[in-house]
Amino acid sequence: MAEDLIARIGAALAEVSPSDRRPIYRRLSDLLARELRQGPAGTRLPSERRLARELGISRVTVRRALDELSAEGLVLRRRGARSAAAVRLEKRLSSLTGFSDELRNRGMRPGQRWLSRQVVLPAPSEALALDLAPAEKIARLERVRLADGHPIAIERAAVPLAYLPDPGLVGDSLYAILAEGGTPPVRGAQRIRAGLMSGRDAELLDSRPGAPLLIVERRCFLADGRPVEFTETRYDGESYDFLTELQPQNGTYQSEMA
Amino acid sequence: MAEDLIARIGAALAEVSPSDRRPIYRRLSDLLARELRQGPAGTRLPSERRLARELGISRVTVRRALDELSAEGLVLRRRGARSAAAVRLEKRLSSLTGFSDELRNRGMRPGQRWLSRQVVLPAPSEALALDLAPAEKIARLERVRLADGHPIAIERAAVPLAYLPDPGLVGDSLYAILAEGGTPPVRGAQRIRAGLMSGRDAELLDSRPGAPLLIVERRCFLADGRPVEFTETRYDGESYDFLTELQPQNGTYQSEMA
DNA sequence: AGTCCGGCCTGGTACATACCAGTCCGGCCC
DNA sequence: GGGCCGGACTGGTATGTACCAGGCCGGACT
Repeated sequence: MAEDLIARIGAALAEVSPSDRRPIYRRLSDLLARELRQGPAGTRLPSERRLARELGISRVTVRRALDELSAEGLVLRRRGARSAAAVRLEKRLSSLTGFSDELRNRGMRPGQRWLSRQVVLPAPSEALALDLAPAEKIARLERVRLADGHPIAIERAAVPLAYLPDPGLVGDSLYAILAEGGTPPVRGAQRIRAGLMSGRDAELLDSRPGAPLLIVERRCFLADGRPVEFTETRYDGESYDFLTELQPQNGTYQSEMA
Repeated sequence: MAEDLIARIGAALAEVSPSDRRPIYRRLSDLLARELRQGPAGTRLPSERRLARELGISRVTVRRALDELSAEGLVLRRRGARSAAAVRLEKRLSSLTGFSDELRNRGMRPGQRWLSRQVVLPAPSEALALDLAPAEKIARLERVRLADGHPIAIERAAVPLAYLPDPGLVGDSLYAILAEGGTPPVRGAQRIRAGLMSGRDAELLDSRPGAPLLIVERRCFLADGRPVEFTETRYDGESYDFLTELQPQNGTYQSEMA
């Protein structure tokens, strides 16, 4: 068991490509993550000292890799006992994978249908969210998100024109365009609430007025704190949900039931 | 500025109480967190080397503290430039504060009304979620959560009897009881979806049938992976929402719009 | 005044060492 | 067989050092 794992990881570490800029600890944590995902929960890892010795790296570097895995919830660590594969949990809501990747993870085919991509005056909520000067225009992108050809969400994104002068340029990914323009979002915040479908919602989502909605408002920021995007997404509540994991904090479990 | 900050932190580190079991890095990160929360976003911290020198600790320890702050989204770090206070974001959904604390943060008074606390046979979903043997009973706790005296959520928790032999013992906090019994949950997962109120929901929540609900299912685990709790909470969708932040990962921003 | 470059400062990675707190397991005793 | 204890092993904390990649700022030059 442990011999096989160490041999596989050692071989993978030894044949790293020159274009791979990941530090050792990142490479090790990625390799260990793959192993952990393929094995049963509860599997014990080799000790830190053994990994360090047999892989020819420092124990501190091994610990750094395990710190990453622990932060991602993939290992459970306890002083005096070897680290073990954690019970496997779903992806964290706070680090949502791309919408398309998320659907693929669920075995579905992603798609989209553009409703509009235009330069407009902002709605009051958009102006407020984006800290806009009076009469400042925005790029607004509206589309229906599909899963296996079925509509599951209506998405409306607003971006200041300074960052997206031509909304027509956006293909699949707004973020790719923003990154190319040198203004990648680095942080964001979301509000999740429940609502009921309007007539328009129902029409676009092939549902009925009054059906449940999950409404997500998202605001994203540049590295210097300026808001770069404000998006509202209305998910068909009968077709979609969010999964998230709960992390211990400061050795104490924080919970709704405190 | 930096002199004041270093003096305050140095003084606080020097007068630590013997009962304080936190390691140095944790103490430093807690102290820095408090400073960062009280100052404007964008404020620059002293360099790692200066903090280490003037506080009389190792730079590696300083880095460890800053790693924690970075993971919590309180600082932005960039090679070659001093770390800065990040734009302040709301609490992470993945580390929900206690329900009561959350309400207090919103300036509301928390409360509750017990519907039942009893030993029962589990519903199929509960049996599945808790990996129960056939005919194994559970403790089930059902209550309405109040904010300023108004009902906002219906909560139904199921716990295997092995961990909670007497549900009547639960006052405000199920988790406190579990911790006292030596079986504290250390991890969990949640599913968030939208729904519509039933007649019973509407009656308990002073609303109307068909009104929107935010439904949260939570499953929590012991350190060894055994499930210890399965809870469904039905929030009045017109009174409550979730706030969450988005984190960069691996230097690349993950997003729904990828 | 504007631009460029070099030096210094900054954060990031990796290594090594020492020591402490906790866990596990085998051996011994009842 | 069961319980206890000690030793070996484990993870956790803290320190120090070396070096690299990137950013900032002041001085020189145009």
